[in-house]
Amino acid sequence: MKVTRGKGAVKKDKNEVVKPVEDRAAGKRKAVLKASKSSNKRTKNVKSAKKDPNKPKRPPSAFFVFLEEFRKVYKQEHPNVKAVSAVGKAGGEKWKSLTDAEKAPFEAKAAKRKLDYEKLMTAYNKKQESTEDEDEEESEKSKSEVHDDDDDEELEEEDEEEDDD
DNA sequence: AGGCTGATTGTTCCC
DNA sequence: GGGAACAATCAGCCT
Repeated sequence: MKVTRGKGAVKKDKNEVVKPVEDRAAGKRKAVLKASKSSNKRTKNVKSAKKDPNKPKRPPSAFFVFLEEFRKVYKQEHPNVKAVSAVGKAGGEKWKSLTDAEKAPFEAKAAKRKLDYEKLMTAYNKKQESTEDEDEEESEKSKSEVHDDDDDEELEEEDEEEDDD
């Protein structure tokens, strides 16, 4: 079955626009539609389309970092609201309401996550070369790629408190 | 019983 | 350079 099942949740039935947000229409895609499963456009080879065991997930953008915190607050003030879309809309509006200075701490954190993500991607891309040579053999499982965790991975909390200029 | 959907924006990746 | 996809969330609805 396709991921694009006939879910009834989708309101594509009619032009039932909940709220005509002009901004949203600008870059609005037809939902996220997880076509990556079937139509792997990002994947050059169908062969590579297979699952990526160590494919690093993308770090949360500044908006997401803000959203995580926003969700907590939103739920406290709106415990009845369980719709994720509600928080998304509310968060989106609030996000735009924030100024660069307010978004700064969120962007800073997002930047940190990105740096870490780049490292993961480097290792990931590197692995891709290895796997590329190999057909589809998941030899990595045979190999003990279990890197010791003794490294200092707790480098978080490097919060540079933005002092007033 | 499990899996995908929605909605937000940003960021990232592949071609 | 651009376009398309995906990142969290969580209850709800469908297969």
